[in-house]
Amino acid sequence: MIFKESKNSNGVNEKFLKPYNPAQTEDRIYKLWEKSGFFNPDNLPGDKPFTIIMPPTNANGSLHAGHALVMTIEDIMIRYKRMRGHKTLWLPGLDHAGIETQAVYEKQLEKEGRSRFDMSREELYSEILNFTLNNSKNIKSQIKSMGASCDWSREKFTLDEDIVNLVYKNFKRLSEDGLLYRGSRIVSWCPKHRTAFSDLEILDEERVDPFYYLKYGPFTIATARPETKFGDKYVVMHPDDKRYEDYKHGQKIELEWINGPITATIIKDEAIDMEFGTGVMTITPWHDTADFEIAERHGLDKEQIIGEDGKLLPIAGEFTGMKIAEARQKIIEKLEGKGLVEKVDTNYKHVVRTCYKCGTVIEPQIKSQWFVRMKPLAEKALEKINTGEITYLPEHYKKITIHWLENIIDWNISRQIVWGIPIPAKICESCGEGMVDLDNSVKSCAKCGGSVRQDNDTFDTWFSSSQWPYATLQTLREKDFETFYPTDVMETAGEIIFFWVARMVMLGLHVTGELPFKTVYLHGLVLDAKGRKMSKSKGNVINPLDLTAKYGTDALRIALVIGNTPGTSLALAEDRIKGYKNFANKLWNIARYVLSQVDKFDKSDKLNKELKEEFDDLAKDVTNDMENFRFYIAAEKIYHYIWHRFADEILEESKKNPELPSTIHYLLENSLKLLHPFMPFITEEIWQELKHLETEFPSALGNSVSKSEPRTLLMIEPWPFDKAQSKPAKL
RNA sequence: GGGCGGUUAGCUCAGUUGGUAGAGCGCCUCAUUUACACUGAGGAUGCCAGGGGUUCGAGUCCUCUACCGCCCACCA
Repeated sequence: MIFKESKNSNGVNEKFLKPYNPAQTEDRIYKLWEKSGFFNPDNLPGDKPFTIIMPPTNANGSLHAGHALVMTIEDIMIRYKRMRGHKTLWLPGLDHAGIETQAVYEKQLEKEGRSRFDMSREELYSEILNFTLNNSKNIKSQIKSMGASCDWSREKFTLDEDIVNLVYKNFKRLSEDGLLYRGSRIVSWCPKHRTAFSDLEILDEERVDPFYYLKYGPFTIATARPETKFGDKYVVMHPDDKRYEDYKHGQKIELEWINGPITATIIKDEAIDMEFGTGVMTITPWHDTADFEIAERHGLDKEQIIGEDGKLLPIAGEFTGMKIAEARQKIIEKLEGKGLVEKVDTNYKHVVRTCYKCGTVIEPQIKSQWFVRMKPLAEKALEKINTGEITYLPEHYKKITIHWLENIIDWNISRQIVWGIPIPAKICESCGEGMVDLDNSVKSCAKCGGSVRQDNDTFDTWFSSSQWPYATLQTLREKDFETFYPTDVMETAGEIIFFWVARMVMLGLHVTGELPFKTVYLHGLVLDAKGRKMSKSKGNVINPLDLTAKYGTDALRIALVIGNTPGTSLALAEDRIKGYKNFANKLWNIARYVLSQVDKFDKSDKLNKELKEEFDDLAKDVTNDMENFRFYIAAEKIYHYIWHRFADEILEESKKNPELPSTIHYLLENSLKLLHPFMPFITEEIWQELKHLETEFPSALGNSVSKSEPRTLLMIEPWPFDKAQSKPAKL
């Protein structure tokens, strides 16, 4: 009724007389899709599954440009495959994102003048949980606003009880398989966050610092870190160094040092570079990886000098409790007073390791942590990758992955933060032995019989997300794992190839015996219009939701895809999005024109053979691109056809040639289908109008309407070219 | 030190297996309410970083060089 009333004399809906208005369309259309139930594969016909597990979203902020790209690319694949008749599952998820979220929340606490170190574990955990769940509502509606056709009925959260239990089960399994150990080793410790990190979470930063040449008995040692030198009672040199051949390994010497006389032991070790500095160094095994290894080789004592809060311990005497920067200065002053500073090189360039979250200088510490033995896992993965069982897009990521796997080191999965999955283990209070304990049954140490305490650490967030493809499917409906695993495509940011993708491959392979996915599609960064990385400090962050409000979601989506090859970063210029907004409007007016021609449609539904064949060639070509993940070129071809062939030439020709109206109706319908994965909202909106048209003017449209199968949603219309049958789909 | 990329029109980038260069934006000229001015018609612009090689033919394959970028690595 409303429909009829809103028509003008040509039978065209009034809304087509105005420019396309995304704001009045998108929300309504999304609800229509959601209500239809076709996001859920259980409601789709066909039996060939196609699965993408969505990278679980960090719920600690707002949707950013990178998310927009993920949602767009994955939705394109899913919509395309759905139209091709696959039982498509796109599984959405939420990530607690351990340290990421805790760091965001700690910043908020800082603003409020609070600190996590004044809170109980329970308090902090429940506050962050609230924060996460609140944010997740926003993120979810923002994902929907991008048009994502994922199955919300299968949404999972990394802290869901069943997920946690499954992660626990596999933690135990790794232990049983000999792939897990608790080791007292040097870890990368951030004194600000007071947690250890994996090697991937550390950044190298080049700095210029003073380099001190200090008199150490008969030697001169060079160091940038005098504050660690209190415990240095070993002086190390290369066994072949002629300059020091009079000194023997194990020989003791007396010398005056920072806080008085000490006894030092000579150590000969080949790790020393004779060319560097003076060829002599003292070692601090507790706070330096290389020194730790030397100490291990010779069975030397290890003493802690710096506390977990980054302040000096009582071993430092009068400097106890000082922060490193302050202590460094004071120690040098004292040594100068004693005449022990030989010279200072003020222009010493070296690499400092910093925390990737806060930039604080990493203070290596010896800590007892859980490590996953990576070599055996990597070897299995390498076999599969080398035989080409995973396709990488772009291809060179395969080489990068292989190189990383070949040089892999063990993975520290313990984090000293509250926000995460608690590690189900007991620690012996006397010998430090760690024991996996899922059901709280370990009451005493298996090794020494000593009493045990709960491990207070949590898992590295990537330990659970690396299990995500099978963890989600194994905890959903009964047949989901069987039906949808291995998944088809893993699409995510190239940046997290090691953090996430490579680890998913290794764990998936080990736990399920199968690769978790067949194809890895890695996208690049979304940069600002000038090609710079977006960052809050530069103030050049583009909020995708501002863009969709201004130009429409479809315009942003296609702007993110055209010209965006896998792995390459994309400069997001507003002018381009504006151009695609114009395209949306163009399509809108094409529809308006075609709809106005309805009374000229030929009942016999005879199509112009050449134009139909031309379109079928395009459909074939586009299909080929879609199958090969060349969305950037498929989209461009459709764009070009619709605007510069269909509108500029064919529609103009149809004004002169009375035989063409039926053909333009056919071409519009099928163009909408090809464009739908890229610009779902406007194409569905026009489709809905065409559907009305058919019920209104069935005679004009001849036999193209089947009463038994009324058209409903473009989203589930068959794709115009069906490769399986090697011929274009029937009208 | 090791690894991986990039260098194509003013700008941002395409260019599938080798067949005498493409898109968008921008620019210039014209049209003026046409389904669409969120428009249409037409136009200009490239020693495809440089050298060498393979080939009937190279932006595309091989090799060297230059510059730019990214990742990995415990020189005190």
